[in-house]
Amino acid sequence: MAEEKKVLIVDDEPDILDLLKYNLEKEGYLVQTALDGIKGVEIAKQFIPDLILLDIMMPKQDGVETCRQLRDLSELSHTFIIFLTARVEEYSEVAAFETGADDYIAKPIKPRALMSRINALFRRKNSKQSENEKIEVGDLVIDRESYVVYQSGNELNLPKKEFELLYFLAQHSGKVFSREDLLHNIWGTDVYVLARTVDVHVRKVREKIGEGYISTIKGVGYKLEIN
Amino acid sequence: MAEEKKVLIVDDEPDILDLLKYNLEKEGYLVQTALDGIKGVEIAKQFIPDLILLDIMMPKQDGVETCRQLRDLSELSHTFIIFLTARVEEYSEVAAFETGADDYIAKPIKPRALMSRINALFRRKNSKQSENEKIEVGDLVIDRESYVVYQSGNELNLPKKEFELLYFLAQHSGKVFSREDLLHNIWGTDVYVLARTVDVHVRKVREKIGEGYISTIKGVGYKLEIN
DNA sequence: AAATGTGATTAACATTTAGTTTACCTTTAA
DNA sequence: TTAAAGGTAAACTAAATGTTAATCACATTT
Repeated sequence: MAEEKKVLIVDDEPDILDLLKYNLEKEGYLVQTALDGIKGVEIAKQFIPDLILLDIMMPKQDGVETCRQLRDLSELSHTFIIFLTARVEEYSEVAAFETGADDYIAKPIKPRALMSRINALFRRKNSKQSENEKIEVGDLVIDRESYVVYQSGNELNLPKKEFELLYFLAQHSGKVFSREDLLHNIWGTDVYVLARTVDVHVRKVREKIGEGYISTIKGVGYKLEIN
Repeated sequence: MAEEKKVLIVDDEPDILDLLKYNLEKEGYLVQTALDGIKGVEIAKQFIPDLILLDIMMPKQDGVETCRQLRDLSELSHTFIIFLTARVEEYSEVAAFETGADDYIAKPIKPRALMSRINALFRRKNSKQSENEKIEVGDLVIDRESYVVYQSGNELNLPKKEFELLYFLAQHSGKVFSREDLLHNIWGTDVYVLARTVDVHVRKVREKIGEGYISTIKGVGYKLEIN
C-alpha cells in the first residue's frame, strides 16, 4: 500500500480527461494527462507511469501509433497500456494488439467499472510474486496467507500493523532498522506518524510472542534475533 | 509442457476469429478456425481439439445445436467447449447447459481475461483431483452438486451468493481473502459491486452456520477457519 | 397482468477494534 | 547521576466491520 500508482491519460477530449482524472485521483492514483499522442509520449518518458489510458481516435497521431512508440521505450516495459475505444470493433483489429496493448475499454466510460478494472489490474500484478510467503524464525512461523503467527504450534492472531511489523523484521532477520526505516517500509512513504508509534507496536508484539525475539539497539532501532 | 494444446474457434465474424487466433497463438496454442457450425464439426472430427470456442449466435447452425453434435462425437469426450455469448443471459437458458458446454465467455471479449481463463482451464484439467464437488470443513459438508450445506447432519439451504462465498472460502480454507479478491473470484471480473456487499453476505452466512467459521482479519479480509 | 416472494445490493447507522498520541516511568550509558 | 532513549499504560482518534433496513430486479404465483 506504500506508493501511489501513476496513471497517464491521453485523450483529445478535455471532458474525458477531467472525468477520468477526477475518478482516478479519488482512488488515490497520481494522474497526468496529455491532449495528444505526441505529448503523451513526451510525458510518459519522464513520468514513467504504471498505466497509460490511451484513446485510439486522436488527431495528430492516433493511439495505435502512439502505443507503438511507447512500447519501444524500455523504461515503460512494466507499464500497462489500455486503449479507450469508441466502438468495440475498433479493438478487434489485429494492428491494435500487435502494438502491445494489454486491454481495452469501450466508451462511453462508466467510472465505477473502469476503477474496478484498474484496481484489479494492479492487484493482480502485485500478487503475482508472493505466492506462499511463510517465514520461519526460531520457533516462529509467520504465514502471510492465513495471516497467522505460529509459536511452537500455538496460533497467535496479531492485528494488521503488528503482523506487518513482525513480518518485516522476520524477512530481514538480524538486521537493525531505525524507527524511520520501519515507518517507511511498513506504513508507507506518504503516511505521517510519529516514530514513537513503532515503540508501542513493538511492545504489543513482544507482549504476544514474548521477550527474546525483538531486541532494541539503543540509539539505533530494532531487530529480530536469529536463533 | 510437452505438447501444444489445440484450440478450435467457431465464429461467423472474421474479426473475432483473427483476434482470438492471434492471442491464442501468442500463448503457444495450436489454432484452427471455422466460420460456421457445420464446418466446425467437420474440422473438429479431424483436428480433435482440446478446446472449442463456440459462438452461440451463428447463421446456418447455431452454437447450441453445434455443441450437441460435438458432444455426440466420442473422440471429443475430453474436449472442453466454451460458449461465446453476446449477453450473459443467453447462457442461462437450460438448452445451453444441457448440451454439455463447460463454460461461457461473454462478449465483448477481453483478450487478457480470456487467455488467463483458458490457461487456468488447462491447468485445472491437468491436476485432475479437484473433480469432487464436496468439501468438508469441520462439521460442514458443502455439496456443490446438490447446492446444499450440511452441518452435523442438518441441511442448510443458502442462496446462491452465500453458497458460493462459503464454497470459495472452504476451497481455500485458512487463507485470507480481501473483499476485492472475493468479488473477483465469486462475482466475476466484469461485475461491479461495492466491496461492502461482501460484508453483508458474510453476515448472512454466519447467521446460518453460526460463529466460529468465518473469521475477520481487520484491514485484510475474511477467511474460513480450519478445524 | 397484478400481487407476492426472494435474493442481491446499497445505504445508513451502530459498534468494535486498531492505531496513534500523550504522559509518565524506567533503564542505560556517558 | 543524570540526560537521553526506550518502556508502558491509558486516553484518544480514526477505521473497519457489524448490522439492520430500504430498495431494486426478477421469478413465481394467483
